[in-house]
Amino acid sequence: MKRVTIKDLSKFLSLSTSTISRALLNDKNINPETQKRVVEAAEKLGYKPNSTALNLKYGKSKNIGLVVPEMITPFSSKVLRGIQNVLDPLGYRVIITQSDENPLIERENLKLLEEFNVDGIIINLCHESLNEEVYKKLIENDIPIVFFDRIPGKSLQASRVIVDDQIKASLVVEHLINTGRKRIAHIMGPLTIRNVTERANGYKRIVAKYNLTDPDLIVSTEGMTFEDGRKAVQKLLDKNIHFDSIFAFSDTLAIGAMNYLHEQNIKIPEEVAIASFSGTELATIVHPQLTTVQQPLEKMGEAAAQLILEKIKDISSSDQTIIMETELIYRASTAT
Amino acid sequence: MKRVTIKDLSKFLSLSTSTISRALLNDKNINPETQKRVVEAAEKLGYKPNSTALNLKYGKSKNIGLVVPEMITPFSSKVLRGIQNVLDPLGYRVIITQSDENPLIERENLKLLEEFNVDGIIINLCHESLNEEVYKKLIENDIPIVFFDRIPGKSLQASRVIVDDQIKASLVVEHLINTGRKRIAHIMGPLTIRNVTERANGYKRIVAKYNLTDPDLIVSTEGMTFEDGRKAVQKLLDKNIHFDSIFAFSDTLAIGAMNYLHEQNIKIPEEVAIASFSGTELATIVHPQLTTVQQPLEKMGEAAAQLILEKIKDISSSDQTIIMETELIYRASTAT
DNA sequence: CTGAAAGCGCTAACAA
DNA sequence: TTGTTAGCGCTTTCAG
Repeated sequence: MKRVTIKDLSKFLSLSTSTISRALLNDKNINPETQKRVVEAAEKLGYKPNSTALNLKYGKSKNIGLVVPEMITPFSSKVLRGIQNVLDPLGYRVIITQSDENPLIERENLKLLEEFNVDGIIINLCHESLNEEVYKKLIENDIPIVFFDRIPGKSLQASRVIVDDQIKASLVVEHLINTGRKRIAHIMGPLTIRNVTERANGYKRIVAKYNLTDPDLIVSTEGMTFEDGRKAVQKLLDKNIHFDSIFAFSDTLAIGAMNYLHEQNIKIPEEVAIASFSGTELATIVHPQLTTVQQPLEKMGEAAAQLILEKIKDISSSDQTIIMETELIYRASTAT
Repeated sequence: MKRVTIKDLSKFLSLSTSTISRALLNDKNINPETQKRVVEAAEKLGYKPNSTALNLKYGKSKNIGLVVPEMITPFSSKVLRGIQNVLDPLGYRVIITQSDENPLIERENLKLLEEFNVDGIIINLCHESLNEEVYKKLIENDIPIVFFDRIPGKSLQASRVIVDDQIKASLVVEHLINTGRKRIAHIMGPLTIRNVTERANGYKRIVAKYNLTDPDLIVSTEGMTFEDGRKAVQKLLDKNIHFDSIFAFSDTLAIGAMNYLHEQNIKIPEEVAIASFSGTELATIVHPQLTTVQQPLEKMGEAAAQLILEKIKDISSSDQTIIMETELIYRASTAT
């Protein structure tokens, strides 16, 4: 069964294709009678507009690319949901690619998306600076690009969606202190990720304020996996560095750490309290449930989609940075 | 900066567009000299083929739709990875939609994908039968559709990718018995999902074989969330039904159950062993780690992609059902 | 109010 | 070996 086109309708009704088109588009220059006939015939024959033809006509692909570091945690899927909330009703398709935290794959993905003629790209970086020229070239080629969560350095001209990393990291650490913790370790991610520094700064500010600073308590990880979180606490333990609580950069790192603590029969939160940043479902499926900074992921996706739409409409519209509010959720992992 | 087209190249080199086209396509009827000039000019001016034009030309959208129940667990993203392994190099784009385990949303997604002119659809159902006519209509309209994991009833003519559900469910239960468990509970998902029955049958077969049958030990859940898993054990406990182990339909259900057991201070695996089916990373991030049947998710995605490609190439090619091998992974949750 | 024709970018007969 | 032309499905001037 071949697809029904406007031409088929035109033959069927002995009308020109332009009349059919006008009828279907609710053009004013059309006899209501004719319009009705066309619409009915379209319905009857099962006519569906061919979006490809339209895209060619208007020089758009109506594809938006999304690049994320991973989809193992629900983080990206939540953001995707937000993006689709905005973009689906407008007829945009979202093409998803995963970079696996690997800048080389990210680069490939970007290339792929460019070949796919996407009208814009929404991206969560896996490395702050390594592909900077690639982003620049994209922007030069008038392909709008919006960064969210893990963004590039300030020199890059583009819109961004982020959260109040530093402030909320401070609050988490302050919360740990308020519950009586004095030796607060920080598991930070790799330094090639921007927020890592932001959240670490929040941490440092507060421990300094309370005179609890100890550089030994900060462990940087190689990557962002559960395994990296494990290794981080293991390192602390192996080095015999005493700590009574942990603030981890992400849920993933925190959970990896928790698992190692469990295996060592270290009680959470009695012996070691633990808190993190992200706020995905993951925080609620471990035991004890994880205190974490909840990011409005779906809203972030919506905001990013909105920003990309603005850029698509007018490529020279000014860049915006949207900072979203997060919420600190207290759970059993830091209970007293 | 406007996109460079074949026309621009033709003007630039004073050649016809067809010559340009031929050069770019490595046609045999072309002077190597000319070819070289064209390729160089294309490079220099930054020519990129316009896929939309090609799609229109060939009557394809080169879009494949993917419909999954959720992306909270890594299940679907793993499958997606497999699909993309096959489809990306061929220039296909994958459009992802989530049905949230809601047949109505699934229906909307399908409608959306049809409007998007996808060349084919790969789908993991959220309800065995509710949207059957929709799938049928899609097939009638010559839109190839491949089902994986949760498939529809046999009456539907389409290719499928599944796993050896019943056999492996049996093995899990047998494993529990071998480790000395006698009161094995089964948390099954909603009966509207096909594999639920399959895995339950595997369970029933084995408990019957060992004379351990007790209908009270089977709990069906309303949905597939962590919460549903929680509620299931809670029900058993509230009813004072004694059990020393659990076989859960999925990792999600199992983890929900684990959490409730933890809260009730019931030791895993000492008091209650627990095993499940799925084999995502989720099984390894809880404590104790979960014994589970690992499905070759990436491979399943690849297989599904392959099947859809066959159908795209030849819509009348015969339907296939691929049954993939799974692997039972023993972990601490069922240790003795 | 309706029709004819051009054009979006590209390929593929058909001519030359 | 290269050029001319038609056409994929649709919208949109421009005529009528």
